[in-house]
Amino acid sequence: MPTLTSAGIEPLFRLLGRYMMLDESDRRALSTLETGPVCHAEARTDIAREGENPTVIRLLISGWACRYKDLPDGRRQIVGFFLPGDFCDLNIYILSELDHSIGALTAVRYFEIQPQQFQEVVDQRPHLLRALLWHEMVSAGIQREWLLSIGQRSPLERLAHLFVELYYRLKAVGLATGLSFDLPITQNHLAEANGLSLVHLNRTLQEMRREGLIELSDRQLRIGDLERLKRVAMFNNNYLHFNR
Amino acid sequence: MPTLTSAGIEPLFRLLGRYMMLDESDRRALSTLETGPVCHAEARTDIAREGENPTVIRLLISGWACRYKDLPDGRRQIVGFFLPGDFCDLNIYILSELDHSIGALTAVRYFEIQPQQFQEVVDQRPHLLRALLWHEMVSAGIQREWLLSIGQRSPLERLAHLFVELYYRLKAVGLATGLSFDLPITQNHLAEANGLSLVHLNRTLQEMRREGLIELSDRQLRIGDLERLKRVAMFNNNYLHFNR
DNA sequence: TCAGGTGATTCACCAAGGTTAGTGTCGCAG
DNA sequence: CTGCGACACTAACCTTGGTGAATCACCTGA
Repeated sequence: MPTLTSAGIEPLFRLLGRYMMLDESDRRALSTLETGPVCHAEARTDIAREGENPTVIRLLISGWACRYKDLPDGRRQIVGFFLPGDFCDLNIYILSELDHSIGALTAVRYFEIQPQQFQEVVDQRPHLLRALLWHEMVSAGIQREWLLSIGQRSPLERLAHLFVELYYRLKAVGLATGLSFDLPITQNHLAEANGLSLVHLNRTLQEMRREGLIELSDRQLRIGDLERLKRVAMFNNNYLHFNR
Repeated sequence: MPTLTSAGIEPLFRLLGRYMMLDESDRRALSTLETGPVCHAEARTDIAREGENPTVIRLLISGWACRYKDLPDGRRQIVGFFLPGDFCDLNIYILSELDHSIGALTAVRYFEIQPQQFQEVVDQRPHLLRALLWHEMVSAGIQREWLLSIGQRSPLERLAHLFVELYYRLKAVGLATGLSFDLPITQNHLAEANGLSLVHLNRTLQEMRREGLIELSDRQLRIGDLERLKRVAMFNNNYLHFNR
C-alpha cells in the first residue's frame, strides 16, 4: 500500500499545483476542506445514482471511482475515471439532478464537503476557484478525447491511449513510480470504459503484452516504452492542459 | 429560409429562457453582446484550430458548426454540434490553448464578443452568468451522453438518439416546426459524429426510413413518431436539464 | 476442508460494420 | 454545352470484434 493513498488533501494539492503555483497558505485553505467526515464505500457499490439531487461535493482521497451511464437494458458505459484528488460534483451549484451515476470501482475513501464550507474557501481565494474550474475544464477535455478514442481509435490504440492518460494523471498526484502504476480495476471495467466486450478487451491486452508495450500483472501496470506507447496511441497531451 | 436564423440574440434568449425565467431587462443586457462585428464563415472551413489561443467568445447566430478532434492520419471525430444560440468558447478564461478545432458545417454567421464586454454583462447580472454556466454544464452532459451512444448504442439507436436530441435542442431555439427540422449537414458529417463509416451510416438511414422512423430529403428531417423514436433510442431527456 | 464468488483467459462461431469501388444527380463555373 | 466537385446511394467482399460457453486460479467465509 503506497502511503500516498492515505494522504488526504495531498493529491489534490499536487494536482492543482501542476497547473498553477500554490503556496503554503493555499495548502492551509485547502486543508480546511478536510474537516468534513471521511466516508467509505465498498468496491462495486454506487456512491450516487443518476436522478439524485446531490447536496455535497465529494473529494476522492483513495481508491478509484467512475462516472458511468447505463441503459434500461443493462448496457453500461464508464464515461470517466475518478482518481485520488479528483472532485466528483463541482457542478451542484448549477444542475439540480445528476444525469449520470458515480460508482466505486475499488474500496474508496472520500471527504464530503458542504457547499457552504466550500464557498468560504473559494470566496477568500479566487485563485483557488480558478484552479478548481481548471480541473473541471480538464475533465471536459478528457471527455472529448475519450469520444475521439471510442469513435476513431482502434481498440489497441484506444487502450494505449487510456494507459498513457492514466499514467500522466496518476503521476500528477504522485501515484506513479517510474513507468509503473497501480491499476486496481478489473478488465471488465476497462472494457466498459472503452466500449469493448470483455473478451475482446482481453485479446487486446494480450496483444499489447506480446508487442512489449505493457506488462500487467497483480494489478500493476508497467509501461515498456513510453514514447512508443504514445506513438501507437497518437497521444497529444495538450488536452490535459498541464501548462502553468 | 426560416427568418429565425437571422434573429441575432433571439435563439440564445430562448435557450436560456428554457432553463430560467428571463425578463425584458435580461434581454436588453444580452442584446448588448450583439454590438460586436458579425462574422461569416463558409461551409467546410475552420473557425478555430486546435492549438490556437482564442481571445474572443463566439456566439453562433445562424448555420451549424461543430467541435471536432482529428488524428495525425486524418481520422476525424465530431464531438459536438453548435446550433444557433450556442456559445463556442466560454472557457477562454481558464484554458489558454484549444484542445479541439471548431469548424463550420454550413455557411455560418456569428458574433465575436470581447471578453471584457462579456465580463461587463455578467458582472451586472449574476443571474445571467448562472444561465450561461448552465449552458456549459449541459454541453458537458451532452458529451457524456454521446460517449454512452458511441460506446453502447447500436448505429440505429445512436442515430435515433441524435435526431431526438437535435429535435429538442432546435425546438428550444425555435428552429423546429412540428416534428420537422432543417438538417443542413451532410451524411459524412453524421458519420463523423457517430463514429461510423459513410457507407454504414447511409445503410442505417435507409433502415430508419424503411421502419418509418424518419423521413429525410432535401435537408429536411421529419420524425415519424416521436415516442417510438425515443423508445428505440432509449432517450432520457434528463441530460438536457430543461428544468426551471 | 469445501463451496461459492470474482476475475482472467481462451476457443469456436458468426454478425456487424468497414473497405473499395462504382453509379447517378445536381449545381455551377467556364 | 461541358467538366468538375459535392453529395447520396449501392453492391461485393472480408475483417473486426461480439457471443456463448468453458476452464482455471484465487480468495474468503462457513
